[in-house]
Amino acid sequence: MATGRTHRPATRSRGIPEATVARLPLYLRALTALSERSVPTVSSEELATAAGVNSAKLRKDFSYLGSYGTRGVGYDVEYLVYQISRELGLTQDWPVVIVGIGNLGAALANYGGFASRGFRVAALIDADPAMAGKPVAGMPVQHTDDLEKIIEENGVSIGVIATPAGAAQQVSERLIAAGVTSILNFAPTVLSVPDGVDVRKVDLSIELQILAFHEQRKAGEEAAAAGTGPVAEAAAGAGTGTGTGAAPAAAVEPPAGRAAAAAAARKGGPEGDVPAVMPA
Amino acid sequence: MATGRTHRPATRSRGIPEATVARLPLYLRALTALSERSVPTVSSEELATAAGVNSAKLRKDFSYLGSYGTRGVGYDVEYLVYQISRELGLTQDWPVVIVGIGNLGAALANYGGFASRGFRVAALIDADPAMAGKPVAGMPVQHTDDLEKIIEENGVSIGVIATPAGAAQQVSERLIAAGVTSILNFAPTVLSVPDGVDVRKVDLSIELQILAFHEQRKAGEEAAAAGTGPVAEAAAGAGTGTGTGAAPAAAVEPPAGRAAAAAAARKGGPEGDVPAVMPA
DNA sequence: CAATCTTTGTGCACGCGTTCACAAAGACAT
DNA sequence: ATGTCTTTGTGAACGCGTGCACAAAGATTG
Repeated sequence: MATGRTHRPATRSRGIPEATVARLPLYLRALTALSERSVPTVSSEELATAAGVNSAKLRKDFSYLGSYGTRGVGYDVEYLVYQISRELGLTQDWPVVIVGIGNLGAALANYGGFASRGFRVAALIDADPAMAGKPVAGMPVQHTDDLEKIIEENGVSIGVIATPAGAAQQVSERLIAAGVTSILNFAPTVLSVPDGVDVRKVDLSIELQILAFHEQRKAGEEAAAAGTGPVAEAAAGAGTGTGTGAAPAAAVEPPAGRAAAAAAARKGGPEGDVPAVMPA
Repeated sequence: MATGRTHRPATRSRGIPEATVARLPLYLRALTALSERSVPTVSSEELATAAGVNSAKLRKDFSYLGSYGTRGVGYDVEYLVYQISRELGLTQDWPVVIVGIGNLGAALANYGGFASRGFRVAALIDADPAMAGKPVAGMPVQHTDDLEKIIEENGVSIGVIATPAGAAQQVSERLIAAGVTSILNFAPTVLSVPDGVDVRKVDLSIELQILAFHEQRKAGEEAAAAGTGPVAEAAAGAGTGTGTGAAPAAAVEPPAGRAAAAAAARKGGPEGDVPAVMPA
């Protein structure tokens, strides 16, 4: 899950739990696929499988929206697509601006998944004067100076920040001052925003780090299950302060990246008394 | 939150709660910033603010790792950076492959946040023969035919999928068969993978949809607070089945009605066959 | 029309995650 | 050395989310 909630104390928005809201787009995607195959109805079981969730959870989620199913039959695909779209607010047009047209910003500008969901890229904005006027995704990049004007003229309420981390806070402040009340933040920074503004963040590096954690754990378990070898011994020796935590870390040693991994493992050796130098 | 967990029933990985693991990278980022400013120690309060979380939560998170703080003083920045890095497995080298070098894949390849966290892009892979050999981020794109060979030779255990939705499942199967056990999926599809394989997904469109939901809600509340106008009237009139849910949603609903709205929802192009550019 | 079968909608219990609040621990001043 | 002050680490309570299991509802069949 590349998503990260931010602020908003999971406040149950008018009865619909946050967790349910987060799954609605998932259901919608599965339903749209069914709709395209002209499937008239689905059971909660089928749809749940397609969306990758539990069927009981799905039924409970739908129960928050109302009773749109027919017992003994299932759900009408078209009708459900409509209901969820309406609930999510996708039956209206949402103009968005993308600020920071680097590699990622350009990729977002070219992304087809926005338009198909009611989102319209109203403008691309970048601080680099050299970018101004250059076409990206068939649309001229505009300069940051005009940010406020663009927001107001297009009635933009959703902004996407794809700038470097250093610029993100300032950009968010300008966006908010100009009227934006929802921000999707790709910059690796915590944005501080006033109440009433929603921020969701996507941090690619964080997702990878979470995967690395589990990967390391898996490797550690494998090593442990493989019986006692020199590796396991080393792990046991290192485990002093952290208790359970120490073992997997030392036992990781993947069959890959031999030299590099060995060097890394060596540096992390004895519990805690290492310079602890971490590149940013 | 662009992330979505997948599978893995929130199994508390060796004592450390999933929720805590997901926040460790956040703390690490904040700590790294402090480290660069040569700040020697931080209190839980300061660090929590920098990471955008509650200080009690932060302390509890750290308590799962061990007792690394000093009462009355706080935490030693360098030492904590090291401990968290070690816990996350970032003290070793993680070779990753990126499959699908469209706009997003290229953006990921150029993304600096990987290398700085112990992740090394070992190869870029694309199915388009025309892409083969073309340099992206100073690295030649390789053809899908060599996928298995690349995975094995580099000991890759983490794969990033940035292909169109239609290709994602097949790509994941090949990655897994070749030895990959963790996947970061940017394609807008539910991947079905065997036990023991971790999948995390990032769906840009889903994030925007969640923002739209809250945005709509805010607009609805405003309208309601603004007193009764033609809008509020229409909302009241349209509110039939959803109960409380109907009001805000109906306020933005076009006069079109059921058929048109359903058609609009349908318009979203074929789910899977995105222009081979950017999944989501 | 009655019996059967399918599938929804939900009451309930359980577990994870969050937050509060405070005692224990250590630094620092006197 | 003693006292004060700061900040950690955590026990306990609470709330949200999940999953089970089943009654109710409706379709379908004879």
